[in-house]
Amino acid sequence: MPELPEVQTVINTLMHSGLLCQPIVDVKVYKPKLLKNSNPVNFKAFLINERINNIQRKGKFLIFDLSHQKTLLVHLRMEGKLFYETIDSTIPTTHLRIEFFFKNKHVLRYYDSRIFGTFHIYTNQAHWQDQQLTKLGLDPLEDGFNGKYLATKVASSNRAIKTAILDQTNVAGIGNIYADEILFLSKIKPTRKASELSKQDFNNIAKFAKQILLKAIKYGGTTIATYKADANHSGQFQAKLLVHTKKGLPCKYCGTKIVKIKVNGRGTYYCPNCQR
DNA sequence: CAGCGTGTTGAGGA
DNA sequence: TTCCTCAACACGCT
Repeated sequence: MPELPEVQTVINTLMHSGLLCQPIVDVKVYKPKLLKNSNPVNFKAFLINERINNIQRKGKFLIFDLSHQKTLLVHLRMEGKLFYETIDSTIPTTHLRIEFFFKNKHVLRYYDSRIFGTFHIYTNQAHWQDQQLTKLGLDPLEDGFNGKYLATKVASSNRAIKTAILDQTNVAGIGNIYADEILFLSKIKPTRKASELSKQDFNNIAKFAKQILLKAIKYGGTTIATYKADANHSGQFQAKLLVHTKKGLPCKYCGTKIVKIKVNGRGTYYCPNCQR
């Protein structure tokens, strides 16, 4: 369920795993469809003997900085997962899509039941010129993300505020779960037109976006953290959700039943009393 | 069996 | 231009 906090959790986990600076000695691609600007042959040739020196994030994208000015850009989409494991660990091969083998007998495994993830490769830092990244709005944790920024992006839009903050060209990193949580804390009904919101509303959205995303990162995201131990689901943040998935349950603040509607085709939960 | 879904793109149309 | 809906991606789950 990778939104910004889950992607950051993946990065935090990998950065502390011992994978950094290990030479890649082999790559096996079981689902070539995942490779969007290469094929298994040149993808492998591109990666062999390179090292992952750093991992950055932009919105929900993972940016692997390799040696020789090369870059691997990964998007996990709905179901993508990355685990760094010992090479002889006995693991279920269901949904195993790509393996990166390292010199130290470890392997980075990519799992993706739906095969929606994307892998792009670049030389000479060319990824920064790719529209995928250039079109992204500010990420809520970046400098300059505040109510004023949000207002310049969406205050003239007649779209529902939820749709506006899910649009990655306005705000990078927010997904369906956190959009509901942010609007609940901001006391704004998800269907309100962005153009109807006040300066204070935008300030609140920006404030709570930062607050909730940081908190979710602290708790290791919603599903990633326990996956290794469990292969099941339910990360630590799952327990902290206030409205998302809470249909029919009482609002934590006023007791009114949470309702579920569709906004722009996405399941949307809100409190009809608190959120106006 | 039908419907849904944590993400995103692209087509087609108003 | 803007924004909406629908389909597609491919599969597990209810």
